[in-house]
Amino acid sequence: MVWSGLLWKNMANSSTDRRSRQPDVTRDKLLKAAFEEIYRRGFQSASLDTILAQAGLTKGALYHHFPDKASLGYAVVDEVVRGFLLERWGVLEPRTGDPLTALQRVLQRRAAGITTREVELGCPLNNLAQEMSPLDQRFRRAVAATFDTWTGAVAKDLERGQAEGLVRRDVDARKVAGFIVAAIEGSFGLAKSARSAAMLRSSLEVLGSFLDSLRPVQRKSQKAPDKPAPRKRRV
Amino acid sequence: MVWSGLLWKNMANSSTDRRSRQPDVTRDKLLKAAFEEIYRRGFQSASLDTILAQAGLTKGALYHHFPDKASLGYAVVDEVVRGFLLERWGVLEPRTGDPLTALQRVLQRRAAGITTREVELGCPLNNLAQEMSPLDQRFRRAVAATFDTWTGAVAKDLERGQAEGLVRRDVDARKVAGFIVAAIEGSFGLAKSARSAAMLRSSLEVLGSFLDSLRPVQRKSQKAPDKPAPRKRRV
DNA sequence: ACCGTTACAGACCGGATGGTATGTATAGTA
DNA sequence: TACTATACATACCATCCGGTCTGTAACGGT
Repeated sequence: MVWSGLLWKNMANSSTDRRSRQPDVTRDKLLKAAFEEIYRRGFQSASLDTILAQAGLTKGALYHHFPDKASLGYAVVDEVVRGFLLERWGVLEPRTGDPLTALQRVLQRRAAGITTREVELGCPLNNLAQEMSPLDQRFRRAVAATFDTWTGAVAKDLERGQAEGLVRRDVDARKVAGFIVAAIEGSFGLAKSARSAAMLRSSLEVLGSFLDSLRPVQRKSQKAPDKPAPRKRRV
Repeated sequence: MVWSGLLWKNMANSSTDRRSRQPDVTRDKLLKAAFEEIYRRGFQSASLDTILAQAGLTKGALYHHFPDKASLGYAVVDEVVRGFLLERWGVLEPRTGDPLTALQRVLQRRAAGITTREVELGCPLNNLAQEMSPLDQRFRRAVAATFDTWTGAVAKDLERGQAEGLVRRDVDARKVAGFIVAAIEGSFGLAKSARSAAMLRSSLEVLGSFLDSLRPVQRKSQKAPDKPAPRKRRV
């Protein structure tokens, strides 16, 4: 049986098929496998041989797509971890309505959907931040850029909330945004050390109550706002 | 010139003196050098040769005092990092008076005394927690035990504050204590990634204002407490 | 059909690393 | 003083790891 090249090009052939070559698919395999290994062992201890074995590829493929191990790591941050994180924390979602309530919903959603794997391995971005920041400037910048995107989005939300009277105006939105992200990452970090999903949930819960403290105070002799009064939640 | 063994035993001889042997001093040198190298590069990437070179010792000394690299790491956590951290965060200090104000003072003291090195390298305990928790159970337990000591002390403070009417009684002291420590570590982590002492200070500042929100609410028609009313601080 | 380029496979290499084996001087003890 | 255990120093080893080099089959253009 003879297959024309044109037909092959349009086929979504299986990964076990060695007869055709798809550079972008190969690259994706490398990135996925590298992310896994880095997530598990850290970047420095991540073994290229392990990555290649899991990807079903060899050194030739790796060093065709990336000049060295570090560049593979940068690509993992930019093309895998970044999207992973921003998606998971709702940064990419449309932002409307009460930002504090929206943030609390995201926290609750994440607290509810925590996996054992996530508790044990922590946040992949934070892992890389702590390991690589002092050792590699490009790594640090790539990681910090993602954190900036995240905190920037939260800050924007808070500022919008302030403009709409949903957030106290006497708070510095950017400082608070940085604190919120720091508290989230810290909560994951402590929970990872304790190997406790319960600790993670309780910390995120306290963070949620902190968000309530950012709501405007109810003035006595004043018209009630369109939003219901902030419920006092047990911290 | 002849020295008696007794005299030698009671002398604090200099580190350059090779004629006498002091096992505990040697062990301390190993621990100090190991802490430095681990703090800079992480445990897995810490080189024993580098540690020994900095300590002015050799493999023989190392493997006489420790069975393997991992055990050296455990000892560093238990005998160096733990004390370092508990001292730096005032866990070992006598605990009296208003716990929230005391905590805020510690935060301010740490925020004011931050060094460039600390911003770049972060918290040594948190570094080890993030790197080693998934890889080595003994490491994880040693680190988690120190975090527990810390959060436990904070929780005790908060509970005492609650008993004395200085802290709101509707908060879960242990959950809040965990959150506080998590927020501190997260703040150091984010600042390390951003390489920004300013970010660290602002995050700790927001944390300080969060502590204010834990103070009891002032009832209108009631006698004022002996402590001054909580000042509303700009978050 | 031919040919240059692309996309890998696979063998190989130098260096670094954790760990071991052995040697040796010192300290304690009888 | 003689002996034994301690406290190291030094040379050495096996392994792993990042990276290179070469070979080769598939693809695209002419």
